[in-house]
Amino acid sequence: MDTKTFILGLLMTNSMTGYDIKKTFSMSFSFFSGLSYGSIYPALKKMETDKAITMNIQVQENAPNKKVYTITDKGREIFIESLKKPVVEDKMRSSFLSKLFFFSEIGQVDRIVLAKQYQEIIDAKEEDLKAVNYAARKTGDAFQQINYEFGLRFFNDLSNNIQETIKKLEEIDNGSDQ
Amino acid sequence: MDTKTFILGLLMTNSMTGYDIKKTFSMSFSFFSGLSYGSIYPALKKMETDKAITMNIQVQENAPNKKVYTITDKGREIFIESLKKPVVEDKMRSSFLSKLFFFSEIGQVDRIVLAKQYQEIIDAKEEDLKAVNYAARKTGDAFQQINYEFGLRFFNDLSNNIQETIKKLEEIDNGSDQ
DNA sequence: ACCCGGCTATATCAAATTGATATATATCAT
DNA sequence: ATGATATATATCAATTTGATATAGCCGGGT
Repeated sequence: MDTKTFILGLLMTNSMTGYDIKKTFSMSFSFFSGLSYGSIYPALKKMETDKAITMNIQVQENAPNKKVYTITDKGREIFIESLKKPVVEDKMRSSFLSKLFFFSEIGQVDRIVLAKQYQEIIDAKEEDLKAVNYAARKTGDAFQQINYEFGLRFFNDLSNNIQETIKKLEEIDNGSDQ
Repeated sequence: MDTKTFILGLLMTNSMTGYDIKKTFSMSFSFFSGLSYGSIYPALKKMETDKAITMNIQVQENAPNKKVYTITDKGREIFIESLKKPVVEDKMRSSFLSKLFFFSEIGQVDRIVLAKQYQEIIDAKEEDLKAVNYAARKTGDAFQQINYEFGLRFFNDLSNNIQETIKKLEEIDNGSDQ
């Protein structure tokens, strides 16, 4: 799913600013997607030109003015069409797995340090996910709940997987060190 | 791990062409990383200028000439330093999970179709991984074996996770359809 | 014998994306 | 009063993707 479709999805239920969209991404979606301002603002501009969304400025006294974006009927149609398009492969880029592939090049101590760093990162992300869901559960969307439960199992499995990997790394003798 | 480090890692054990590197990525690493020609060739050029690698042309009669890249001592140092740098968060972009989040917007039939598409994609990737490992097992690198076993568990867990999700999707009544 | 698709091998390019940075104000804790 | 964090916009160099171009080889089907 591309940037524009994702943003339209968010606007289906609430009008939002670019800032709101970024915040939503860093919180709820960080485990399966991610967007930065450099892609959000251009996408909003493009979609406004294409009449998929409209913008109105909300003047604020003690903060910068907001540009609130609202989805149009045309935008809703585009979103539904995009949502029905076939699922494509996940794209994933794992710093740890890339390193693991070349672990014969470093010593055992460094290997264990890196593996434990990865475990900490994963455990922290799992906690983040739980915290966000606890705050957002009141929306009561059944599919977002299923999505959350998918995420929980995902991180739980991943954590076990790393533990298993660390065990294997500890078993390997310190023979080929430099 | 960035593009250049990854390429250096591959060159640690074998001299390779850009084409070889791309092939290795689409096969062995596709599940946790990925590179395209548009990033491989510029990276090779840059690293040659920086004396991290050297290039020599291998003339071929019945195929285009090869540009074979070999890592230098400086390149090896750079690689080891990069490898020891801290692990950073995985970046992942899941088409299916993004869609799932908005499943209230489409009917049950479409939802199940998309979920089953995802399951097929994951199962196919698992088979690919098994096939590649079967072909590559002879290198005998213990850490690449651990990496492979991580991948196997990863896909197995993911497949179960999707099955569980499909079950939940089937249980949800067709109430909110359009 | 002939054609088509796929493989080997290079390379480039528009478009998208990242990650950093800039600007400006407010609030809150130390 | 200083520094950190939050609100809110936006841009930019550098990187990356995904597609396309070029060009000859090989193997399978008809």
